Amino acid sequence: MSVDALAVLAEPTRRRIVEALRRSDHSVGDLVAALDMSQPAVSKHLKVLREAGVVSARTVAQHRIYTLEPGPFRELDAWLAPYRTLWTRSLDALERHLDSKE
Amino acid sequence: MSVDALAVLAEPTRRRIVEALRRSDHSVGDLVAALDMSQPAVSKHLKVLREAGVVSARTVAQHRIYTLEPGPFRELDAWLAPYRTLWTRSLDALERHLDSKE
DNA sequence: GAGTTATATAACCGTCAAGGCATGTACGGT
DNA sequence: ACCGTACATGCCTTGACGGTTATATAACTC
Repeated sequence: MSVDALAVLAEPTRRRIVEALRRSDHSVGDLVAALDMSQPAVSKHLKVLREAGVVSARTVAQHRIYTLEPGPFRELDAWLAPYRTLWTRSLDALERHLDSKE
Repeated sequence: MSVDALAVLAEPTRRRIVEALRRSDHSVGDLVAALDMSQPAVSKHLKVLREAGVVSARTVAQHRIYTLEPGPFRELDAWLAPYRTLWTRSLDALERHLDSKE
């Protein structure tokens, strides 16, 4: 809901998780293997990400498959939008693109 | 230099500072007044922001005027770019825009 | 339903950073 | 040169958070 997507994504490990999920959905075990970390640590981060709405999980057998949710990224993009004027002048078209649904 | 712009900007107080600077340049005293915080706390945050390249300062008389620097916002935008595919499909033109120098 | 696999939660510890106060430093005015 | 203003820095305390181990829960297998 809030712009704390930023705070949540600031954590390096969580960023690694998110980058892994960007390529494809992963189970917790997959992530543990990919990150070379303890399973509880990963589960904990996933909980944080879940509660921030950054990811969601579906249960498949005894596995939980995690997926990225667009919402927070949208928010982050929206937050960042006003700052684009810092490095570009001809941003009108760009902003209109981002603000438009499609 | 690094994508820790994210980490730096995750801090709520620093975000408030940055949002203030987005509207116009501010002296330290201005920021202290705007944020209702102790001056040392503000100076400390400004140091973090400075070292991350998010802001720069120029000395005017006994005042130090802080300004936003575009670099980190650019980085953040670049980091965010791949995730745009989450909420939009026709992003080719956009990405090309962001990847191109100008 | 006993055992196994997959994940979540609990309890604990160490680190780190934000905030406060006190003090240092730089500049300007007189 | 002295004083006041504007800002930076040092030191300290405290709370939040990441990581680990141990344990609980859930679901599949036989």
